[in-house]
Amino acid sequence: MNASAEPAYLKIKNELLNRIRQGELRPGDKIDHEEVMAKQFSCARATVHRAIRELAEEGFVERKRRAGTRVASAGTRSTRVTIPLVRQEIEARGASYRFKMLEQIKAVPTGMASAALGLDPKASALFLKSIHFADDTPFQLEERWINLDMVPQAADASFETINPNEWLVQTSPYSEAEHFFSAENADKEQSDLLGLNTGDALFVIERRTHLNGNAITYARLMHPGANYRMAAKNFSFSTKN
Amino acid sequence: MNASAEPAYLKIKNELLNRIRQGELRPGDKIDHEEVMAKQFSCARATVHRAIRELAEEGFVERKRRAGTRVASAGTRSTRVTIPLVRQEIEARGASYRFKMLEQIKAVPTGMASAALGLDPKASALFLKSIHFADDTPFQLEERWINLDMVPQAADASFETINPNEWLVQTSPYSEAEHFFSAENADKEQSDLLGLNTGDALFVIERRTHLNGNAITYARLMHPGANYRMAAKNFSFSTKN
DNA sequence: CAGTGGTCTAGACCACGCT
DNA sequence: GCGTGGTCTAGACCACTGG
Repeated sequence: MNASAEPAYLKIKNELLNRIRQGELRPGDKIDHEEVMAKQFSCARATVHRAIRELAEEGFVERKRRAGTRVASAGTRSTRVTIPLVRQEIEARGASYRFKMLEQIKAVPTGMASAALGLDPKASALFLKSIHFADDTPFQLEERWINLDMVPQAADASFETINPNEWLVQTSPYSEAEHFFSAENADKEQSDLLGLNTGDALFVIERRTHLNGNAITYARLMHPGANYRMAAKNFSFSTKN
Repeated sequence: MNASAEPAYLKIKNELLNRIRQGELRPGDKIDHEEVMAKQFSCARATVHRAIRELAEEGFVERKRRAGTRVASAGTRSTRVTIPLVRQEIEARGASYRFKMLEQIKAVPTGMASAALGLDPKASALFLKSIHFADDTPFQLEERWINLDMVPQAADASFETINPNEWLVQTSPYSEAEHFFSAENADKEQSDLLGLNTGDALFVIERRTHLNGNAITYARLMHPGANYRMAAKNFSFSTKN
């Protein structure tokens, strides 16, 4: 808690954050240039730069070359979420992990999956359905499409001992990932597999990965809503990290 | 797409990312020290530092002083999500925003709210219930507790023209925010207010903010699952930002 | 075209925490 | 203790873009 223990770039960051929060700096206001602030805080421009860059990454300010830095429209908070591997998540709860493949076929994707993969409408891909257990209680139902153009080895892969996600992580690099979170009501099949009642809320994570613009995989990870909660902590200031 | 246009720190980052993804560097492996890598890449240590720092922030590697930098256990992806203000979210959809206060009373919090606020079990707080509309269609049901010890002005505030969240953002700074995402089935009251059927899936965002260890507010933001989807994009490499 | 942010260098000192 | 990462400086050049 020693004041001098706090790095200079955090002091600057917090100082600006306070001014923004207390309304001294309002959305749309321009803040001082890096060079000016460096003089104000008696430090190097690089130090100021880091402070403001982090504020920009966190959505508090918007930067444009030549135009300067402005306070972003209020209230847009961004936070970091971690999407863990099922196995790790289950083992972290002190349960034993087990999974079971339910389906593994080549098929032509339809609807959401088709759109997500962005393949030729007639092209087929690998479809995998599996369920993940925590101590023999269903924890996650996984439906996954894999683009065989990008990952041809998947066609002959066996998912006896390693689950599709972990196999994919080890096999195929990706350049871009998208995640979507949503809530749905379980249909008959989903609820049967997850040991729920039809209509029970599901917490759904969708993941889509690409490599250089080509889809690698699209997955839907469905969890019983009753025992799933995704957490995100965000220290806005006065802390490291 | 010009290769030379890519900053050096990103080249280093992507190079390491590729090695990790292709299994050349496996979880637990130690990677070269900053100084060594600076020589390998013929650049300053600060440049290497930035590359590795970002990898650490994104969860790909773990750093410890003296012990060095190691590849994190595979697959732990972290991504940034933005939690927008309701009003902005609704207006971004091209709809007009309107909200209505349903309840505004001083009461003793119970259950989750009590735990979240961490107040004296007998202490009362301000409870607010409101609903937010997109073009007269219910979009979000909000239940919020405000700690009056920290924000005494809330007791006399009127939420006729400004909604509780926006009022709070303008009024009270905070140092720490936590968010939780989950899926629940709507009960009778919730479904009536949101224009749904009982049992329909809700996408719930819980937000808790603190200032120096003292709770400011705890809010539950409930959305009809059928038309709510929270998105997170994450460019792992080969892109800026 | 000129001002702003974005990146980079070649040093330096310090704090932490393995060994 | 000592090696590692964490931070910082005082410069520099460049890229973008708004005026």
